[in-house]
Amino acid sequence: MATAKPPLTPKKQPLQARSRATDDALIEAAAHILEERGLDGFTTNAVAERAGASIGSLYQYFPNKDALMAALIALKQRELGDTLSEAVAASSGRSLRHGVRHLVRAAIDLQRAAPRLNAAIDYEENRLPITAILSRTGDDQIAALVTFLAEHFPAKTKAALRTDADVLRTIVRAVVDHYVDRAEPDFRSAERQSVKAALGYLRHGA
Amino acid sequence: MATAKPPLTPKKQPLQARSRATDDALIEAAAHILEERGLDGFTTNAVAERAGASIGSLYQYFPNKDALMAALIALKQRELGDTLSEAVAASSGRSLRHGVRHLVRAAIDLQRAAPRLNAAIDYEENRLPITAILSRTGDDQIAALVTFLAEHFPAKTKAALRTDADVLRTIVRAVVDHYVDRAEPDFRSAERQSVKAALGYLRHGA
DNA sequence: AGAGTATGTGAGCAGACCCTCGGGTTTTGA
DNA sequence: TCAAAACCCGAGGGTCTGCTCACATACTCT
Repeated sequence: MATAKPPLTPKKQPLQARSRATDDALIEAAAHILEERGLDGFTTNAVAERAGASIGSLYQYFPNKDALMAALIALKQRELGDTLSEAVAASSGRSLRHGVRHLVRAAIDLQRAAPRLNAAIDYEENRLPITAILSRTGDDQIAALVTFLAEHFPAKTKAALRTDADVLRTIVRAVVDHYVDRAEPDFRSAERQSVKAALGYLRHGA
Repeated sequence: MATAKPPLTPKKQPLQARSRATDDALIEAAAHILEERGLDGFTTNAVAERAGASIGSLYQYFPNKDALMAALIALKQRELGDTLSEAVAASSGRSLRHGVRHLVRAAIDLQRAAPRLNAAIDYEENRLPITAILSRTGDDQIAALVTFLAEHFPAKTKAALRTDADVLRTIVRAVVDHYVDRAEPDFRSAERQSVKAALGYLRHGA
């Protein structure tokens, strides 16, 4: 019988300023190690060293390695949500094509910045029991896109918009990743194909 | 200086019938373990045991663990190419929508059959230095889709068709995975959204 | 039949990893 | 100022994993 594993939530809330710094440094280091060495090189000792902390400190904030991974995923998902919200806000009053291009560029920038980290997160998201976290941050991302779409498709119901947003997010993510990972000389084709795919989906069946 | 790692190609070609059986059983076991336990539980000892072979036998056919993974990926990519070719052949003379739906259903079936295996392959494809294998099998898959698209877009150049096929493959894969992984009660929404996305892309900008 | 080759075996080694634990250092607050 | 609380440290225990190697068995061919 497997003894119940500790939860994936942080073990201790940082109270003093220095401990919050340690906590942040650990998560930042985790992201860095994953980008640099992939899931294989992602060891707790490597993360602690990179963070300038000891392995003991790491385990004061995270009950186990998966909890660290979960915290990193939650952070990155929140950041993605914020990025989308900004892009949507900046596109208010502009054309659908303009907004989509703006969103696509944001996605390309994120993927260029950390392709291996994103790939690792994609895999780990499905392995870890963090559906609660994901549905919350995922909802934020979808909400941002719904705001964007509502401006251009005022006749659609909220539910229809949510579905569209969900598929839009999936399509853009996939096409962007596919073209950016190929390390093409420039990223114009990534942008062009992503925009084409997104607009095709949104305008079709309208 | 990292000592040169052995290549990812098989170590020994099976000559007798029994050895070919062992080889097949090992790759089949690898797929089974990955689907059942994910990348974490994918150990060489587990694979050998599941295959009914000894760990020593495994290392007679594969120089290391990555080579086994590479062989599995190559097999699954070939199978995907074959599946696509069949779907394309079966859709000859029918409408674009009909063909796309056929392709989407094939993709859904594959993802339903082994979602965790596919996720693991997605990650490992990028980690292993197997671009040669992938570009070959990838070309086969694209070629099948180009055949399909050429029938419906006779005016397009070969290069344009290849791009379309590439993006089509990416879109369908992503949307299918996204909806199938959610384990919706049925898979009608997966089919509907995938078809919509694919047709939207193909018809837009024509 | 029997020598030579191909294939199969599994105990166990070397190394890596997660995580604990006993103890030290810094900060807080009265 | 000084005790309590918060925080930090890192050697190493226990466990697991990839892989080797010395040997056994099955097959082939003359």
